[in-house]
Amino acid sequence: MDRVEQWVSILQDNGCRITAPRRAILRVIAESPRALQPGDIFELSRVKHPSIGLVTVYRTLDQLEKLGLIQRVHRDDGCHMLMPAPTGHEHYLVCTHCGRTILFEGDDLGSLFTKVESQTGYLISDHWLQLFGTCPDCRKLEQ
Amino acid sequence: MDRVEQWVSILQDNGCRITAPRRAILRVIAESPRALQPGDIFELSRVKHPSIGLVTVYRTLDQLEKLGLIQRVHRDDGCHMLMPAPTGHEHYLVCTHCGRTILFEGDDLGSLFTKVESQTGYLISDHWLQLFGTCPDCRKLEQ
DNA sequence: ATCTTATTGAAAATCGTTTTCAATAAGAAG
DNA sequence: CTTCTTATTGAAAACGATTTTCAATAAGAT
Repeated sequence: MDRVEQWVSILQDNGCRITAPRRAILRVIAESPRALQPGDIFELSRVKHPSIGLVTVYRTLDQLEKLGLIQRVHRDDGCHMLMPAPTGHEHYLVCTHCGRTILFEGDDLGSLFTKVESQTGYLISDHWLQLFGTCPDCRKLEQ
Repeated sequence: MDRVEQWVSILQDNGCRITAPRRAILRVIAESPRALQPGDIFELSRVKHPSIGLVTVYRTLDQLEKLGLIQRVHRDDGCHMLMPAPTGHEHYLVCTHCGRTILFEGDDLGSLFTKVESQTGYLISDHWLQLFGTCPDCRKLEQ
C-alpha cells in the first residue's frame, strides 16, 4: 500500500471523508521530494483538480498535521513548508539551492540532552533540529 | 560596560544614530530573561518611552539582527521571539511554561554533522537547534 | 433512497509585518 | 553655538500568509 492509501485509511479511521480535492493534495505531498509551501501545494493540486481552493489546502494540511502524517519544515522568514512526517527519530536536511529535503537519524542527540538537563536543571520535553546544506546534485552544478 | 552600552557603540560604529526610543528597545531586550516577541518588546518599550511606535520596534530589531546582536528564537506557529545573540557555538533552551530562555553549548554537534555529510552527500552549511522544556522554577511549581 | 454532517469554495476578516510619507532630530562640520 | 545632511520617527496604508464565516454540496452511514 502506497503512502497516499495509508494516509487515506488513517483519515477515514478518524472520521474524515475522502474527497477529490483532498486526494489531490495528498498525492502532491506524498510525491514531492521537496518540502512545499501551502501555496506550492495549492498550485500543484490545481493541476490535478482545477476547481480546488486555497482554503481547502490549508484545512487539509491542518488535519494531516494533527494526525501526525505531515510535519512542518521551518524557514527563517517564519513561513513554513510541509513534508511527510518522519516515522522515527529523524530530522530534516534541506538543500538551500533546490529544496530537496531528506531525513537523517538523530539518535545521537540523547546524550547531549542528558548532559544539558544535568547542567541546566531544565527538563527537556521537545527539540527541534534542522540542517541546511547543498545536496549532491547542486554541488555538482556549482563546480 | 554593560550590554546596552556595548550595543550602543556598535550601532554608532555602523553609522546608526542613538535615539530615546531606540535606547528603550535595547534596554528591554538586554534586561529580559525571556525571549520576547516584537509585540512584547513594543509594550515594554512603551513603558519607558510612551510615544514609541511599533514600526520603530521592527526597524530597530532589523538593525540589531543584521549586526548580529540579537537572534531569532523560532516558534512552532511561525512567529518568532528575540534574544541577545549567543557569542559562541551555543543554542537556546526555552521553558515552555514561563518562556525563560538560556543558552547551552552545542559543540558536540560537529561529529554528528560530519557523519550526516558522509552518509548523505550533502554539504552542511547551517543548522538550527532549539530545545524546549521546563525550567527549574516551573518544575517546582508543577509538583 | 434517505439523512446526517463533514467538506467545499468564495468572500471577508485577521494577524504579523513592511512600505510610504512628511516631519523631526542626531550628530558631523563650520 | 549654528548650520546642514541624512538617519530616524510615528501614522496610515499596504501587504502576504492564514483563518473565519457562510450557504451550498456531497461522502458515506443507515
